[in-house]
Amino acid sequence: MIIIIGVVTAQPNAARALCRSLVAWYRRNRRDLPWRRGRDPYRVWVSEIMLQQTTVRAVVPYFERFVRVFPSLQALAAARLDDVLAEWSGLGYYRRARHLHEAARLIVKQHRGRFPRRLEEALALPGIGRYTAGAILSIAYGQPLPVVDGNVARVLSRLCLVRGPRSSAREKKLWSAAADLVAAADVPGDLNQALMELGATVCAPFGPSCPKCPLRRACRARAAGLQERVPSPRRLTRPTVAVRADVAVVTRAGRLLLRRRPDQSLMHGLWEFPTIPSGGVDDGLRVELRESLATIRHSITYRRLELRVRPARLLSEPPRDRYRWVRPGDLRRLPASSLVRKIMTAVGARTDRRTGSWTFDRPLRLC
DNA sequence: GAGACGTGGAG
DNA sequence: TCTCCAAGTCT
Repeated sequence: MIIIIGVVTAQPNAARALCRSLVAWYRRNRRDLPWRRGRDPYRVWVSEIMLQQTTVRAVVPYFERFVRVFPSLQALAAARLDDVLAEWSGLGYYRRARHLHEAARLIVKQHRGRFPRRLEEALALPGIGRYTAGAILSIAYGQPLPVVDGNVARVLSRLCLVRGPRSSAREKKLWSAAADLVAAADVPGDLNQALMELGATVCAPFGPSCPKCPLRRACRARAAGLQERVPSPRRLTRPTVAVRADVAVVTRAGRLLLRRRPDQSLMHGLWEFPTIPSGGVDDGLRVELRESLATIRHSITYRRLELRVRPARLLSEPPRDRYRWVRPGDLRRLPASSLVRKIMTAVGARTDRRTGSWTFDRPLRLC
């Protein structure tokens, strides 16, 4: 039994032993993920940004496509923002893609195209906070910097029995514990990944598999029988709001009419099918009405967004700066939210899983 | 420090 | 159906 005091341990040898068993477990049990092949800082960086608040399962295909289209930091910096957003389409939190692109250009300008090694320089880049900086610098460069994400927070809360609701004091303890551990590791990047992997696969939020855990003998929560109750659940999320929107699918010569979302709106700059107010005109999509759009607000899941897709015809030509006609096959080259994919599916289009390109089995004749 | 920011899957 | 979440950052 290792005595855990305060943060991790007052005994450096015990901390080293803990690290060794954890990393050994990691090397035996880690999942084979595309960003774990090699330590290219660029690939580590892209993966860390994509994985923010996003499941591994969702990220894998996006990561593979993204690094195929933008194989290097230089390629990313040279790309147009719209092309970067297009590869991000459907992943959500599009600000991440904007930040990633902006940071790539800054790195080319200020760091000769190499991801910076100094913590302060990494933190100065847009989209990179304390967690992401620590992850990249430890995994790619082997620096002994701590990381605390949702997984690590859960593991350390249990290991060190850090109780209570989210607070700055609790955060401080967790970061301190993570720092103690990574300082005792032979390979900091592996230790950090081991903590995350453990949280993702063994030290689960509900029903942790304690018998499989390499830290089970040191875990204070388990010793106290509190592993199910630590950490305390986060506060209730905001209730969702049901929104109804009618979507106009306008076609001409086999092309679809898309509209670019305005600045300062959710998902600004992304392309979508025009929406029209529920109960709006039935005789076609009037250009005069296009400003009166249903707003898709955050915390509304699309399951609760009732979509009524209907054919519409244009009574006048829409302005070119914000509308365009797109061939279904070219849709994937435009930045669009997941809503576009849902609507395409609703009108009978199919997507090639690998290329992301859309086709219609039958000619598209909606109006 | 609370709230904004997307999405799809699990239970 | 509904709630909660999954490798956070920025304001």
